Amino acid sequence: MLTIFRGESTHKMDQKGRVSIPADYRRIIIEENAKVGKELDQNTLVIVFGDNRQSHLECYPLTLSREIHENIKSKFPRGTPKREFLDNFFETKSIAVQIDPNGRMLLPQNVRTKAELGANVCFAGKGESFQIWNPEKYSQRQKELEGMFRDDEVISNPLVLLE
Amino acid sequence: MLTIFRGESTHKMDQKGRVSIPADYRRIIIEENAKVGKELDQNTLVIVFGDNRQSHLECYPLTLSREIHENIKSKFPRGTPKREFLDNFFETKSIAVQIDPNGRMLLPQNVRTKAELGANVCFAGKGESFQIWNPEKYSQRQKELEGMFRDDEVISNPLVLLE
DNA sequence: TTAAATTAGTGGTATAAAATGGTTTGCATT
DNA sequence: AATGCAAACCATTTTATACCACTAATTTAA
Repeated sequence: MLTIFRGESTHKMDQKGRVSIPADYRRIIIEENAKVGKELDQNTLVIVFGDNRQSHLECYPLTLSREIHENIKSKFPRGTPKREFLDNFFETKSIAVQIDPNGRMLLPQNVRTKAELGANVCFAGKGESFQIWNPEKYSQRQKELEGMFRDDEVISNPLVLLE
Repeated sequence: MLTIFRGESTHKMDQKGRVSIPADYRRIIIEENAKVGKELDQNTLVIVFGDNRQSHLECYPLTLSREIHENIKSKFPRGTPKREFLDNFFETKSIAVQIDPNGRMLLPQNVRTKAELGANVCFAGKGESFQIWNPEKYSQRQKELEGMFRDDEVISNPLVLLE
């Protein structure tokens, strides 16, 4: 099975911070988690809200979050600046949340505030992870992305970038 | 399993020095301690307050505190300067505290004074350990961390640091 | 190709757990 | 006996989780 997060969609978030996770994302998360976790962790996903350079949430299954964690531990000794920076970004500025029986997750207040989320949120599949955005911020970001590589060359099809 | 301390939160500390430990941290501590300790030690955590170069508390389950201890013993013979320094930092300047039935711990006066803790304290998950901060000091530190690696290169996503 | 069944998304309420404040008890030390 | 502190106990508020219900869309089966 291709465990690739795809597509974009908009969901409601209620006043308590509950949001439905797109059903196909849920399936991927659970399938990925089965590779690594215990029974208890099957419904877990990790959300990195990061620092002020990012205005969206980055969401991972446990496999990828663990890969990042192991990477940090093995490459940067405790106490070094990069280690502290990365631990802070990926661990302090993150949370683990559960998928509830209805397929929703609960975003805590501080995370909602940080990502400026209101009644509607956008999901965007990014292959091995997916993102959650404030709708306006998401449109802005899309415009930025569309503007990229315009000047380098005339791109009629982005596949040329793969050459 | 997800024995990774994540996230940041603020808790109240009362006049006696009692602080609730975030529930997910408690679960991790107890699970980790089960790997090594006796029944009696299950609710124990180690708090390193260190010397005056650090203004926060570093908190470990018994597994990590033991790992650090073994490391010091095996690498540095008794009587050497490094051994004395490390013993002092990690053992003299530390305490072991218990998690009470309500999920709180009691921070002794000298530790509170050392870390400049008042009515509110910040918790910050750091993967294999977590930290406790005076809120103002914590904000300062966050600013420092966010400023790091800005100049090295344009980092839109800290994941590039893992390359 | 229509009717029934399932799944996805959403809203509300009830329950359990977490955080915290206060009081009391026990045990040392003076 | 009086003091200081830590441990245990109890109560309240807040927050997270579980549970149930409804609608719309999609799939399955007759």
